[in-house]
Amino acid sequence: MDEQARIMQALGGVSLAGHSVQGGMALPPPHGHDGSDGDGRKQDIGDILHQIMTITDQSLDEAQAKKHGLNCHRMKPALFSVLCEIKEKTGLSIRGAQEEDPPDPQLMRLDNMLLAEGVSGPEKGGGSAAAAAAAAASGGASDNSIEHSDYRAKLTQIRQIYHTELEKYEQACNEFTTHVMNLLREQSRTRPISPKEIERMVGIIHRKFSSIQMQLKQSTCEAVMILRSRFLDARRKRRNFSKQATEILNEYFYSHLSNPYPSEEAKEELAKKCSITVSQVSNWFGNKRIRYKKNIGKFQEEANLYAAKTAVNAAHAAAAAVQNSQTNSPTTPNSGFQMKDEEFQLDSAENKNSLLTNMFTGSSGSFNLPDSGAMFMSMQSLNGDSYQGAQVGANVQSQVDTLRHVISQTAGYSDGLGGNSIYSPHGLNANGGWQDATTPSSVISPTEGPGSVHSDTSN
DNA sequence: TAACATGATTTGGA
DNA sequence: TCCAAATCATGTTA
Repeated sequence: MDEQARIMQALGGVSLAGHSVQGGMALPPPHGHDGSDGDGRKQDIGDILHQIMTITDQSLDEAQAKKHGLNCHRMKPALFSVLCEIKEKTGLSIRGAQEEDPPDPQLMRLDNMLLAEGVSGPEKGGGSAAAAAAAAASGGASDNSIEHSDYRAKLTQIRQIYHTELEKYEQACNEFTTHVMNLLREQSRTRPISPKEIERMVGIIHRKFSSIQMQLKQSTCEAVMILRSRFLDARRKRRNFSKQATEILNEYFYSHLSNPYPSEEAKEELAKKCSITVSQVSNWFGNKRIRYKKNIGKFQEEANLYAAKTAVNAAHAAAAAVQNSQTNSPTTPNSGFQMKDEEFQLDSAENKNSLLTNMFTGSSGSFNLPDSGAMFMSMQSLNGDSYQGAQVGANVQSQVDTLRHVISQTAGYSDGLGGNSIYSPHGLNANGGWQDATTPSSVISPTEGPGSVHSDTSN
């Protein structure tokens, strides 16, 4: 109590933080000062501060007693506010400068990415853009729905985990902040802690937690990237084209064997017909050209099949054209070209060959194929603008040649090109390249119809 | 399950 | 940018 009395005595008449304090204490000022002059007041404050500082040097009981005495002192709030002010003006001013740092660019990138991937944004349609892009990249038309839903399901899973974890972090952050705030408020009774400082401390805590959140966001981004790369990796999801698509592509290939380089328009048309992308058509032709060239023998039967098929189509078309010209029916110029695959269903190449032989020799009595020139004229007069019609018109000459090879083979005739080739790979030159690969077939071939899609001028 | 078929990718050249 | 060639990776078949 003696100490307390001394402190109270010392505080008497001291002006703190602009407050005029009139000492109400009866005790005389220490060291013989009357408390009226400035030096004396400074001395008083010095004494108080000295006492405060020496608290730590004293025993616990003593210190507790002193602390209690200080707390109970009526001047305590004034002293407290002064200490807070000093603290504010010194140490905290340094921290304050760090507070105004701009938002972390990395965090912004992560946020943007999560938003773009549909993880942090609104749930409806989240990630659909990415999935759609992936679906387009994979090229397939029918199988994508399954892959799409699979992708979305996994993305939803990631999204759920992300939000759960984010909530946990936020909850933990709030709890910790509340705890620290309570603690600081509690301590503010014994040491100078201003509300502003508490606010700052909350900011620091939030920053610490946001760095943890950043790690979470980073992990989520990585997971999305892995998912996306797997989904986009078309190689993993390779699907064979449908039989019909392969037939269409093969038909085009073998009917343009002299120059199997479809133009952009032809590629688009084929892509549309086959329900695949243009790049897939390009891939297919690239692979086909290489593999055909590498092993022509292996593809002979296939070549025969498609050549015969196309030739029969052409023959039917020619017959229809003749009929049309006889009946003078200009209103249906393309009717002869509307051949469907189902119209020619034979079991084997042999059957086709025998049919073709009969057609040419007239042994079946069906009809005699006109010579190629006359046939070309018939085709030209039709001037069909559909892909099929144009294709047939453009390649009648080569198909007739093919048919002659077929007939020759059937009759045991060798065309002198070597080997026992039924279908002559006449498109290949001695260098292993296609004879007219660099020349548009429309230029070198008189059979190319004006409306033909097949131009190959790109080569 | 190995061998083959096939769609996609990579690389280098023109 | 397109193509040839080599290669990869997956699908299909015996």
